[in-house]
Amino acid sequence: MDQYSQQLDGVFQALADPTRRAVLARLGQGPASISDLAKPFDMALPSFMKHIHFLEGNGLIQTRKEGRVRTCAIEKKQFAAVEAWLSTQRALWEGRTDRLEQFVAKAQTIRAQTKGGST
Amino acid sequence: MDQYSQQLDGVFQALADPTRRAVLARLGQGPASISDLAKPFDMALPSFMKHIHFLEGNGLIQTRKEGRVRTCAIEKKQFAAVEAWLSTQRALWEGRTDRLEQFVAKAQTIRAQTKGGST
DNA sequence: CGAATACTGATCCATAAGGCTAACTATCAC
DNA sequence: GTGATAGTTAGCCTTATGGATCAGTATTCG
Repeated sequence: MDQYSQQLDGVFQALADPTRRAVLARLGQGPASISDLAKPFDMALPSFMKHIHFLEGNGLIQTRKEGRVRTCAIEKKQFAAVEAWLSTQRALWEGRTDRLEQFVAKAQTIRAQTKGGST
Repeated sequence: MDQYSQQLDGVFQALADPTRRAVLARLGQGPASISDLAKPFDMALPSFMKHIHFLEGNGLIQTRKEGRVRTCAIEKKQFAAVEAWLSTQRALWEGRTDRLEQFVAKAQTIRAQTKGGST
């Protein structure tokens, strides 16, 4: 499953923006509406919405609309992907390269080449 | 220190590319030369070098040149920044919002607005 | 010295990212 | 039903990214 790599692409890129990290930090304390979330940022709403979409598209948050208000909540599962990657990395340089972890490392190398490839 | 946020920007972005993650995975198993690292990738060397520069520029790897060979090695310190961010995030949604952690969360929100601001 | 090796530098190019404005749709509150 | 509120859609613009090529420099080998 090559999706794992693309999933990481998305998650890491989502985290590579301060606005998005701030949103996650805020949502970590509980759900909030779009305009509520947007308030602290000096940014037009549509611009801000792009960040929300990006976060949702990459599974970092969930949203649902009730009436005219869309409420956002953090989605913790994707964070696990980051931790998993970190663990694998740690395992590598800590010499704990048991069969499984070595396989993952190799798979990552191979996948990276394959990426621009087909379909 | 607003640098923390920019540091995270860089680190996360470095990790948001499969080529770069694969390089890190490989370097996790020990140092290697540029052309050695580049071999698995179907990519021109100068293109590959950009990834190396990016990784080095963001502190994920270190390099030194001996003769005509540049050797790359992983630089573990930056990974700690990722783990720190993850912990803070975890702390937030786990309700363990002691004063320090809440401060960090708030600071992140504020910093995000400030970012495009001055200079 | 001359040739091969191992990068490096300088462009160039197409696409994606992140921001904006303007206009539009759907609630909700009178 | 009018008006405010809360999002949304649809462009447009500028810069950053990830790739390529082509030529250049510095070592090392014979």
